Amino acid sequence: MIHHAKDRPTLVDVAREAKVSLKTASRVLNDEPNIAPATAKRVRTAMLKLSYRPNELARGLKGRRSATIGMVVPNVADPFISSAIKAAQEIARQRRSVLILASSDGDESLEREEVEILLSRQVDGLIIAPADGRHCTVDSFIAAGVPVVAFDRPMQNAEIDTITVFNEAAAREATEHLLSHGYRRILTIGARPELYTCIERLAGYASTMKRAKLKPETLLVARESDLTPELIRKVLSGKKPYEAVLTLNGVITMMVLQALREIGVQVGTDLPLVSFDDFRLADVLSPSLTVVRQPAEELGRKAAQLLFERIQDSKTIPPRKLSLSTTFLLRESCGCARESTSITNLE
Amino acid sequence: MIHHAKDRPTLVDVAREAKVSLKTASRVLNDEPNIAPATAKRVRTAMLKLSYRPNELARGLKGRRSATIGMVVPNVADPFISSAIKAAQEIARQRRSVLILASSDGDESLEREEVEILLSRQVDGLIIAPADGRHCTVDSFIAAGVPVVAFDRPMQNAEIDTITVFNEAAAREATEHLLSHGYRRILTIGARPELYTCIERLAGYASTMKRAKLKPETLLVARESDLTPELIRKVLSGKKPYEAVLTLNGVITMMVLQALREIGVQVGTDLPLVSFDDFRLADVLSPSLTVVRQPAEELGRKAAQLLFERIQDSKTIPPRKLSLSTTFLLRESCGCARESTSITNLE
DNA sequence: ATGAAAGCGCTAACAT
DNA sequence: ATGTTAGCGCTTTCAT
Repeated sequence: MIHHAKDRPTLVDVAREAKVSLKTASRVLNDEPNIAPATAKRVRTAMLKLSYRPNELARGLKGRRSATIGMVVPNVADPFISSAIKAAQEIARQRRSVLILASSDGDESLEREEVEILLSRQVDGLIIAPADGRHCTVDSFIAAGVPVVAFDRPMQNAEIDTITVFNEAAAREATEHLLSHGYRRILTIGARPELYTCIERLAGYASTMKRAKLKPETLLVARESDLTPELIRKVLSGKKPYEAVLTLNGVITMMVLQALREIGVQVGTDLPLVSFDDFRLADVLSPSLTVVRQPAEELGRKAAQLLFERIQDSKTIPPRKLSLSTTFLLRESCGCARESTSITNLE
Repeated sequence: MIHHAKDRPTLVDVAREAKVSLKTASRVLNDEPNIAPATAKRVRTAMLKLSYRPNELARGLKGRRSATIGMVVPNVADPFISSAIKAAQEIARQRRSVLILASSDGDESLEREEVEILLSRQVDGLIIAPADGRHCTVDSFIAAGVPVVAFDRPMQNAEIDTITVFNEAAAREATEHLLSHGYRRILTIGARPELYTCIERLAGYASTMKRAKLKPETLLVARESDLTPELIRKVLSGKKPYEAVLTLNGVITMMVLQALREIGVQVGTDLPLVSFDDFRLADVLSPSLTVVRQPAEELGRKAAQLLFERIQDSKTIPPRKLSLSTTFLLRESCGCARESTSITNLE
């Protein structure tokens, strides 16, 4: 089954139509110098007339660049991720490249596979949000000298550009705010404690608590799905009740909110809460949710920008580690009265 | 700046290593028949030894298939869309293809551009969620004989596979439910009335109202952003107050919810509401939101499946028009008491 | 300023 | 069962 109509005009057809050589046509196509304006015009006219479209596969084959970048993420449908994808795609477009999207589904071996596939597609570069991050899954890219940028989480043992948010500072800020309300027994709920983001956020929380001479208390589960309503009920109904909760990501927030409703605990009044990750309905909830917003789009944009810089200028620059600030969206669930304010952490 | 290390082994290297001809190596690579098991094994060993990876660009160039599909959507970050992308990507992976993701940003001319770019990448097929849908933007694909499937909205004047949801039935079901509560003055709020989805949903609402001998009443704006709190306040504070509201998409729901809160109208009690599109926090809101859920993932999966069928078997099948059922998620905002139930419309 | 010829890495006839 | 010979559509030496 041949789909690509064989009759699509090639550069040879254009050259013939314009009565020039193949190379001249190629020169015009690539805006190379040293071409007579009149000739260039003839070629362009021919291109238009034949409605010529260069075959990018053929261009890529010749070695230079495929004008393609790859992006591997754990979950395409995650709002944080999809916002980043959107931004990265826009940058790619500006740079006249296309974006091949792949999903690791949070699985490291799948991630490895996708990475290999992308490499065999000759992508010019790769943006990766590591499924795990404790092992390097991009050795083949590094070996091939194709740029990679890690995004949201760093990748161990890889000398690559990395862009994250200030997770620790964000957790510190959230914790400090909760402390400023006078809460002492603050519980932090997290999942997948091996993950970089979890570790960092936990560290920000714990150090802040210790500085206030308070005991950090955490509920950590292996996977988000382990966070059953029963478990939450059990933990929250200990003898000394917690005075506030900090949830370490959006999925957890969802599950906690769900569980709290089931057991009849009113968020904000009965139990103040601050969440990592913003939601579309977060400020329509009652109480509205005080959250740490991550700059998803900017993260994606920046990742793509770093990548393209690296693609143009491979060796010269040493690996860069960038972090972006989160935004603390002060709403009601932390115990504050309704009146929207937002504070950006400045680290 | 050459990135693709020129020293990546090629099939020629593999052939040499295995002491066979290029073609034999190619045969093994493609699992073609008529090859001695011993030879095949030698070749595979050589591949492993050299850690050979086929160059997909070169394979694609030769004409057959690029093992690439394209997907053009209005907004990558839209939860409905990103869920569909996720599913489509998974199917592509199963079919050993990759997914190039492009965004039209809701703009028809940008959509045309992206479509052209994809064609020049020799994609084997295209999934498109038309930005507008009133004009065909995929003529070049049709001319080239490359399969296209329209997704979420049909594309005018294009004889292509199309997959949508039962918009009209969904709106009818929502309206009927509102009527069953005894509400008579039901306002429907929509945007971009030229869009297929809006037209269909409006039709479902209007016909249901008429069948009940009631007057359909609508607030329709050109773009979602025109839906200011002032406008909503003005419309809702007419002399004869509305008894319920139906919002025609998620963005509108957000804006209405926001506006309602600003003007102090309590959703559900003061003003019952049913929304198109589900939200992550919809059932944690109080009242929780009764919504029409669209099967986003299934839509994406089905679109990809249709596309791959078409890729394998281009001409034989006539264009197919598929629709999937929505799910009416009965929660509280319609005026129902809390007790989760869900009903699927069966059309 | 323009052109001829040689591939990029692979698959596809057509041998043998 | 295996090999030889041509290209795919483009870019790139190296001429002129």
